[in-house]
Amino acid sequence: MTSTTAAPKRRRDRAAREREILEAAERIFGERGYQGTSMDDVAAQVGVSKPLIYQYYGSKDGLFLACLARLRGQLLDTVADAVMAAASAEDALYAGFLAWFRFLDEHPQAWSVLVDEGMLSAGPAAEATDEVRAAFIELIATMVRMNVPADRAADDDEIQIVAQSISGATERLAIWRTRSANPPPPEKVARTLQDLLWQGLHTFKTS
Amino acid sequence: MTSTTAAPKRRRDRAAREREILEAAERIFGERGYQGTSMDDVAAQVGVSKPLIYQYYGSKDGLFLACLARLRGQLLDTVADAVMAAASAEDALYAGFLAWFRFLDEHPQAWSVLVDEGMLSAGPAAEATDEVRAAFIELIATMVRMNVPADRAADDDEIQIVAQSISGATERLAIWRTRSANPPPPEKVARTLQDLLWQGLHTFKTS
DNA sequence: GGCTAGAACTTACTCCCAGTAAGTTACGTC
DNA sequence: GACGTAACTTACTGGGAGTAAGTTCTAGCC
Repeated sequence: MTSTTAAPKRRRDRAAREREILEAAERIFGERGYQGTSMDDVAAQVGVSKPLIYQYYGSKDGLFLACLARLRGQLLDTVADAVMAAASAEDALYAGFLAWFRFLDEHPQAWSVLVDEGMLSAGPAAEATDEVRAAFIELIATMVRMNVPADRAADDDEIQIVAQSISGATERLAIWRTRSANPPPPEKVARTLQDLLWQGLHTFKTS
Repeated sequence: MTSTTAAPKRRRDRAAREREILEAAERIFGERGYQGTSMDDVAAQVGVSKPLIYQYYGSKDGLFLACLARLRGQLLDTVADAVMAAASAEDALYAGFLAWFRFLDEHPQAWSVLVDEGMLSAGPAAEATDEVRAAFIELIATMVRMNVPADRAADDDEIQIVAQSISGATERLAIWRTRSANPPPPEKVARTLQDLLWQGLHTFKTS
């Protein structure tokens, strides 16, 4: 009786199924958060049984991390491109922020997943998460080094402090914007943030 | 057979029991995180049955929030005191940061609980969490207004952006420091952060 | 076409933990 | 001593993560 209309849900090869599962998971995690999503939900959405997902992704954390890694990769690429394309160091700062906030505006469900990473502060998943974040910090640190005048040899601690600060600031701003009724546009946020930081980076103390 | 040594675990009045439960919960949440802690664990630690905790705190989130609120209150008071005691606006910024990082050094398990708040991004607990955070943002916003020159009427969006940025930066720095093998001392972090932000706040763009 | 190997997939569980209903015991008060 | 109530417990339900063991489709060979 599955003859007439509905696609009979044939078997598919592993790669295709994995992709299908990943897309469903991204959507559902994005809508309901990590806690609010059960593996049965995802399985039902894909039209597949739960153990299959376990076979492919190992655990709920594994599935979530797969979503996370993909989205974070996209975001990182977007921001890195914008930074690299900028003409000056000052412009790179603004362009990076702008790309960040625009991406999150355009992929709201992606951001929900990314924010939920706090969920994984315990467990083996935390390491993988930190790796991806470290890539961001590194990008920011590179920008910071571009901004700090050459005659001033900032020590590594200071670079780290600044990079961590910027990472934290952009993350919280992103969260704030999604929760805000009518948040200021990406351009304004990027501009304000750049104004706040540029002077400090530029005229970094020479003690 | 409970006669000789062990205290027979008499009944206690509600207030005392609540305090006892809260202290145990803070410790265990701090050690194992939200996910890693079960209500049975807490109950066993206190030497009491699980339903009693439910009677007093309503839910696991409720218990966690009670820990959170208390710790956050302490932290907020500490920072606010330092800010208010400062002689100048510039000094207030540094003093506030310093108080923040010092408190977290001195109460490491407290910070584990505070960081885990990300855990509560879903559910009714999120609102209560946001309220406490809002108090911080408000404190920072006040400081920001102190720092922005009077002739420059910064609009509310800009104040918010700056306050959110600072809040995010300090939170991420705190997380980074706890995970770092040998993090720079509070004084250095506070100093660097102040250097980064002071110029930007001070010479805020006049467009 | 028929046969077979292995990949894709499912049924039917277990265990753990948040949360609860209903009952029991200690303690202050008259 | 008896009564009322607050402190507390036993013994459960429900739901979701994770799994053992089995079943069906399909590609590739003869």
